Amino acid sequence: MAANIKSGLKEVARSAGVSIATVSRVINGETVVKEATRLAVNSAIKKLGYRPNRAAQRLRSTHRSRKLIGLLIPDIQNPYYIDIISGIESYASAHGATIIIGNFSQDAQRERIYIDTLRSESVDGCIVATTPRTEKYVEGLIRDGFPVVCIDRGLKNLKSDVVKSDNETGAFAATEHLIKLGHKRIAHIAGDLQIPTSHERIAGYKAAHQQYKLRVDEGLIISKHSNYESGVELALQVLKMKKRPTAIFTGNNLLTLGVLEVLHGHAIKIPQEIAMVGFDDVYWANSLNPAVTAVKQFGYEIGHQAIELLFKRIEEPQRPPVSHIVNTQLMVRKSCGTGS
Amino acid sequence: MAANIKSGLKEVARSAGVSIATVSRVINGETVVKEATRLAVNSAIKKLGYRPNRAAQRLRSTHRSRKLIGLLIPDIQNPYYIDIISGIESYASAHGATIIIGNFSQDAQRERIYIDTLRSESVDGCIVATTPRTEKYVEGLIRDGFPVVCIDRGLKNLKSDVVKSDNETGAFAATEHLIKLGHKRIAHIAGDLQIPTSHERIAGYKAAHQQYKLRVDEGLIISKHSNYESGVELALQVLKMKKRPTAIFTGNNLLTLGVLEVLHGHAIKIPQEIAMVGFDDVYWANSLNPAVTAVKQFGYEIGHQAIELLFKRIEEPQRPPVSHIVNTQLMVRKSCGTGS
DNA sequence: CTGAAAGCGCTTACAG
DNA sequence: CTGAAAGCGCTTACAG
Repeated sequence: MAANIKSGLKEVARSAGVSIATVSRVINGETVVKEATRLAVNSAIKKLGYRPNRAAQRLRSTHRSRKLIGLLIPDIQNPYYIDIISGIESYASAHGATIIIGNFSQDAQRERIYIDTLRSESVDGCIVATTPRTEKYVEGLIRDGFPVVCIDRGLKNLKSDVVKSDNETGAFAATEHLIKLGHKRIAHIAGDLQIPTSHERIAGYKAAHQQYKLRVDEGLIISKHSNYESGVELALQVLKMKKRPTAIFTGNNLLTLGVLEVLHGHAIKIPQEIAMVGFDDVYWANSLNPAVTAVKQFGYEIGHQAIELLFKRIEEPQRPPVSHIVNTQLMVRKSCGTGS
Repeated sequence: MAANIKSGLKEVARSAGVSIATVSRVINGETVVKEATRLAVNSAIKKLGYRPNRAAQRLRSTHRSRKLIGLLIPDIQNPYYIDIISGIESYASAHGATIIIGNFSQDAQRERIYIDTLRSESVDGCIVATTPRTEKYVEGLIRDGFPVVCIDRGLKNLKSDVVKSDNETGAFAATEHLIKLGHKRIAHIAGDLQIPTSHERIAGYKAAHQQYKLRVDEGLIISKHSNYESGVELALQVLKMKKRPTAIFTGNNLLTLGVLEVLHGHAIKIPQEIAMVGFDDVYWANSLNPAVTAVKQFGYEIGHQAIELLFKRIEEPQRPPVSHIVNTQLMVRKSCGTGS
């Protein structure tokens, strides 16, 4: 228990009266080792407070373990990604794995640099929410034998494991909810059009219109970036529309928050003057006033499934890639009113 | 630019017509190398797309570099810590450093395990927001020569660099604001009393009362944990008080959000029926309704300063420890009304 | 079932 | 200014 002065394999071996090879075998749980030997080694390990040097392990071992996992995250300020990270992290920590976090803040160059870093660190695998612009770097990672699981979207030229929400269905449900409440002019403040999920959500929005025989007014679909500032800017744009929409469907968390700032700032009553549904839920949705109706993505679950798939791939690199499409759930609260 | 099949020092050396020692020197920016040699090596590096193996570097080098930084964070779901992580991460990424994240979710055992992991990974240094219960493990880290910077609070038995907010002054300002608005019964929903910052904030709350000759009613200071659920639970408790307070001062982010859920749920008008100030600000404070008045901690700045101090300590391990006390700022918005 | 030895990809005295 | 060689702390065939 007491922290000890640097003790390595050598010290443990000496203390247990075996060779370092045997100690190594015990550490790696090889079953060949005789029970009595194993016990002796383990007690020496405990006695000396020995901790393997992971850099040395990583350098020497021939096959990947599950010790170091790299994360490539577009925006750590987005609560959705925090949920994902939480899901990954709790599973990782329960399995003794460590996480390297690469938050590239939607910056392609930083993303590239992080991919290089993950290589340099010899991570055992990565979980990435990549953007189309850096796709080929992620593909390179896979070609070079790194286990990779994609979040939010797959790759273009390569099959890979992917875990994502059913964006179209989620957006459909949100839009349908508004339509059933009688709304006919529903603005959609979409996320960055460079991001594929934005298009899937737009598709859901349109599909709902078609289903209910409502014409889609393309002028009602506006977008810029996927951040808070764009939410503010685009909400202002909605308010200036000649024929003001009676409802807004926002494409993500940050946009929702930005829109709320504008609506509250203009003292616009929600839902009486404008109803709202947002994509992405937050644990404090009830702290908003009114509590906002939202399409919940199960970020924690997505993260959890992603790392589970990653571990499986590390064990079995040739396993055929799978796609997990996680359902969303419409959380009906107060921002749309309570009935048609 | 194209990703290449594993190229190591050896390949670069061969391509540049020098020894691997020279290549290593170029990589490490040693100034002894002749200009012409350096150029040749660098072009070989670029040509082969060489990336140093960090595990090998870490294993071999005698002094700490700034490549791998460990983070010990109590709760990644708390926006304050996200800000801190952002500040650390952006600085790290700009300096080619990688970050290992250890989110222990307020769990002492997980914190201890993470500390061990950071040792195992041979991190170059750590930034830790530790709890009193695991203090001795962090102290062990320092004794064993790991550069450590503390956030939020220092250590008991050991001097170390520390970066933290001026909690007492911040809490004083929040309370004073309410008092000046005429409030005499101000409840304080404090964070977990095991956490020292909670006490500092309580002290500020009390100091403001004394300054303005108001008796402190200890029954008005309630606490449990520092999370959302406690915010909910304690707000309910406030509502049940025989003589209901006219204002609430919450001890952190999560508590604020929990309290808001309750107040909105009970349709209690803020600030007319109950005024509110929270410790900790969020970038979406204006998305709340009413926009909440809050004591802003400069989390991003704190993170930034912490990693800067850490890098300095790595360079100069014997430098005497310093404390950076970062000012807070009262962000006056709408949750207290607009004047006495 | 266990040990001696080679070697992972680097860095660093030590010579020259 | 540069190279040959030792070695960081491990893992892994290869013998036995």
